[in-house]
Amino acid sequence: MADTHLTPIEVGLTAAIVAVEAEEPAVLVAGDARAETRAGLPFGPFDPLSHRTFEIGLRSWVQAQTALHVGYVEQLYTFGDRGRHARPDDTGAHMVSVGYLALTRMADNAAALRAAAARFEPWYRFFPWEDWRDGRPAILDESILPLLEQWARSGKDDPARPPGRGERLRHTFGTGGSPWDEEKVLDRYELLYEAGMVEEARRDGRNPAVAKSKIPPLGEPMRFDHRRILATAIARLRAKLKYRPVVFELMPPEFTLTELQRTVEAISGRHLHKQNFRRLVETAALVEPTGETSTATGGRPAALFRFRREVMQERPAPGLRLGGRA
Amino acid sequence: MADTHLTPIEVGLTAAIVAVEAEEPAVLVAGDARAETRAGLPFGPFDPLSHRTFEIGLRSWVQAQTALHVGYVEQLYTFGDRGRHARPDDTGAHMVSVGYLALTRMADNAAALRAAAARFEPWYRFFPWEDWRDGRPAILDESILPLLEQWARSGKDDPARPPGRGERLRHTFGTGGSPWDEEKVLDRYELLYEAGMVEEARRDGRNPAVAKSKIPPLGEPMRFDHRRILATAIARLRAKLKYRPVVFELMPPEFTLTELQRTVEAISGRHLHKQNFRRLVETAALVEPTGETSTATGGRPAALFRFRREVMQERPAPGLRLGGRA
DNA sequence: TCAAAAGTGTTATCCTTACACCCATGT
DNA sequence: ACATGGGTGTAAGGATAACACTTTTGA
Repeated sequence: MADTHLTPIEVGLTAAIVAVEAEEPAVLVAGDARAETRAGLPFGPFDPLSHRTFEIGLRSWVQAQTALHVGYVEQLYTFGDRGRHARPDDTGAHMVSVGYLALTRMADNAAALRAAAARFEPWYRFFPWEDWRDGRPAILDESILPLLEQWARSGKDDPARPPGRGERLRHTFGTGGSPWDEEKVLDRYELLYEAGMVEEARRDGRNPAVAKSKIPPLGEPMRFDHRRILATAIARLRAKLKYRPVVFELMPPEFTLTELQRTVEAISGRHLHKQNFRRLVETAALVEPTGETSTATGGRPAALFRFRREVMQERPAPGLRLGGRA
Repeated sequence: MADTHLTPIEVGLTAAIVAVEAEEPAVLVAGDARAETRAGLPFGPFDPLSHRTFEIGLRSWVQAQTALHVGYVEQLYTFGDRGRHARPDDTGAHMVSVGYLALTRMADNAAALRAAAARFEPWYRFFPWEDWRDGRPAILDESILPLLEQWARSGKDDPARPPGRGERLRHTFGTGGSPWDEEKVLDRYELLYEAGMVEEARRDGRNPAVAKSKIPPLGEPMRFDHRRILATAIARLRAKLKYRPVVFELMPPEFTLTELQRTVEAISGRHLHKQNFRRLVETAALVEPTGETSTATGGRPAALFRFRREVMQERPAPGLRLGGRA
């Protein structure tokens, strides 16, 4: 219970830097688009000698490497798994990675990115089953669920499964009458990982329940466990949206209510009811009209709004509590 | 953006191991009761060579050192701050600590603890202002708020304060008409730390706005940043209670509804409305009657209940959504 | 018979959801 | 004039919050 000797380990900070542009949420990935290498999240070492806290360290290397201006930053989770970063026979250096979510505005930094070997990639490339804006994604019924149901059945006679694969499937993917919960992004990814159905799992030496050749690629894979970190980031952002005014970190200073709604929809991956959304924003007094209108949308000109920073000081939890289906 | 060399750091796992007994939530602390040393949370090194994941590592040293059986385990936050663990002039080894919340039943392990140099300590000793079960704690109006208001005023003319000290005070401590939010345990502790009003802050070299001699001890201090980790644990547990059936990890297999209510009240630190609490538990179908009754309470015998494990598989988010004042 | 705790029934209110119609502009 | 998106009012239903009284035991 005391000051035992501790094993030295390397600590890296891995960031999911998110922006929304043209109704597409995107995440900054390192590496050339054309290279055959897997996409990976940007990461940097944490050096306690130069930086007092993780967050300062993170901001520092993000700034240095990408010239990006990030606003909101939040710690997600710390991953220490072996076997997620490396093959079973690997005995190399051990690494702990602290995952972070950071929000930015793409327009701010279009130029900055050209220098760095980094680009914004729509996040639904990595999680196609998470985008329900145009209805239920086809990949669910065509590939994912049939395979997962097979996996659930194949574990049927193993008595050592605690909660039951079928039940987990119901909750995470909303089968059997359960509702789809857009916040369970991480749970869904982890289930796919456990079932050996994402490339990362097979790379880590996990065997799927069905023949590998029968498994189509389920979203683009990423390096190391970066897709897991991204899943954590999306889940956290989707949840946070509902009780903190974080969307505005992703919006330009002035915007129409429809633009705001589209951004929220882009993040949460589902449709929102227009009237209810507007009332929500209005009664929460999250925004105020600038007096200007925008004619850029083609139709009746839309009133422009800006975020009311004061709400942060007025109400305890100002967010967009998008209800059942808002 | 790539495989830069990483600085080696030591990684420790620090656990807030919580149990509730006799309507008092308590946390396991290391060190002798009589010793003059500050209480500290148990912690152990993370050795990636022996343990594949943090959680496995944590369970392993907790088991080895305390013979305690912990059920639920959850990662809280990873702290990398220098200056929170050490004095400004310290240049020793750098440590990152991953904080964990673990739940256990005290009765399970009364004996186990005698061997280990550890004991359960009521958590409200460290946070007396968090216990509202007998009404608003006197320490708030007698000590904390007058001092904090002075601190807020003293920063008035400093234009470089982003959200305004007065506003933060309102939200965290519910002054000026704002409601008290029992989940903001960490925010309150951090505010006290920033104001230099807890011993840990002064130990770290932070100067309070008022004369040190005028500040009474505000709760018992802990070693390092362990009180901050405990605040994180309490906050997380209070929040989780509302959407996951975690209370039952702290209850004996059979219990009366009043015992369940008292446990929830002990954790959330406030009173609950009896009828509404009962209806909540009932309509959520979280428990089922065993058929037995307990006459131990002195009065009409109470029916005994047990947790219905099945709910975990039936409903997506089974918790005790204790509303405004339930 | 009295104290002490268990247990129940009902109503007012608010918040959430759903629905359908009118308005201002560019082409 | 018409297509396109912007903008509003209202009613039904469910969940929440507040209320006070009866029941069963031990002393």
